[in-house]
Amino acid sequence: MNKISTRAQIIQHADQLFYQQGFENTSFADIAGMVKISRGNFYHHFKSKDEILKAVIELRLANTQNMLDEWQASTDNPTKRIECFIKILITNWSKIKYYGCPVGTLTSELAKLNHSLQANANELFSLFRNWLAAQFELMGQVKKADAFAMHILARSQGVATLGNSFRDENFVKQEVEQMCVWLNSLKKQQG
Amino acid sequence: MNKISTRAQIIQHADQLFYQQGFENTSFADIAGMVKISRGNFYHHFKSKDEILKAVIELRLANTQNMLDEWQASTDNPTKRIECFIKILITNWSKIKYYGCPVGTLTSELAKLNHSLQANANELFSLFRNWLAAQFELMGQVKKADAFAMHILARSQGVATLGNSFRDENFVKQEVEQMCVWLNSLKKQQG
DNA sequence: GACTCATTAGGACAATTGTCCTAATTTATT
DNA sequence: AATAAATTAGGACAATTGTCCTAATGAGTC
Repeated sequence: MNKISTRAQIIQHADQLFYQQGFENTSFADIAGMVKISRGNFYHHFKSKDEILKAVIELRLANTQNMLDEWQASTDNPTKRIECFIKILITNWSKIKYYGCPVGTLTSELAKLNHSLQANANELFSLFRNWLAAQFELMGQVKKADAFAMHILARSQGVATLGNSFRDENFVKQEVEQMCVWLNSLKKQQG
Repeated sequence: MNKISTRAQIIQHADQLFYQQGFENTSFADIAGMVKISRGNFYHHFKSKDEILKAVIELRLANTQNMLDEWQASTDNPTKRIECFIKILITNWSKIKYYGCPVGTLTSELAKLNHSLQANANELFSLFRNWLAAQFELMGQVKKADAFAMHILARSQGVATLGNSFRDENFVKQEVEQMCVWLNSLKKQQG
């Protein structure tokens, strides 16, 4: 049987809804409506809404890790790998346009809620951060690797937020281009 | 009498609460508790929660404009003016650390709510954008003025988001320093 | 076919939400 | 002091929230 388990379906749809509507603004009723189960059935799979969020974050962590692994396998060139990261702004533009960055908007929301799972959500950022830093190290930028990783992460984040607000694809493309220029200028600097 | 009107108090406290807890997550009860009035009293001053949000955005627009005017008056040097903007990340760090950027987090939240006041909130970004562009023009960067304005806006935004997530003041300071370096390199380029 | 366990539906529950109404009180005007 | 207007408190209202309980249904095993 290829049927996806109810639990997996809940997580999947919650993931989507948390991204599109925000965590606090998504109710059990919303998720139940998507999965097409009764509201009472939830508590057989999850003890609380926070547990669903926890599972959603874990799903995102796994999906992110998979994406990073794919980029890792796609080429031996660390510069090209980092370009893969930068270009998700364009790849995922149709969603970012309306809902922003899934990582940044979640961590920001949880910060305001002072939610107990803030640290879990931040792990999503750390995953990118550490992977990017590893690539910069491979580029020979050992000392500045982490600072460069944070730099690229921050710029991408800002472009996602502004892109979302102004819904301006050209702006996103320009900034992506500039980030790639900056990245490649590093390569030349150190031969 | 120096007593602030109830209406003004509501707006003031709502402004603060919307920033610290988010708009959706702030209830009438929360605001009423701060202003110390009964919940029923609200509807004499505002017809709905959205009207409060509208007033809060207007307050923020006015406050932002005042800040820009002060920067404008503080020096004739457009580069130094832009530095004032960049450095609010440090000036307001104690708040950004916990609640992020008041503009970016609001526009992101309203985008997810698909709220009717999205455009009003975006005006806050536009205020900065246009002011920054005007400064870049004064620096002689007429053609790239708007793109540079968006660039600085985006980088600041990203630094605020990442700074908020990782609560890392040194990272913020470094990025601010780099933005200033970038800014001053522009000046030299064109004499 | 009988039995066990997992899954599900449906609804109860108290708390909270934004909204609205009415009556009391304060303030201002004459 | 008398009157009108602005402001306030308190609570009603239906709807929705996350949580939890119980009974029915399902599937799989012996």
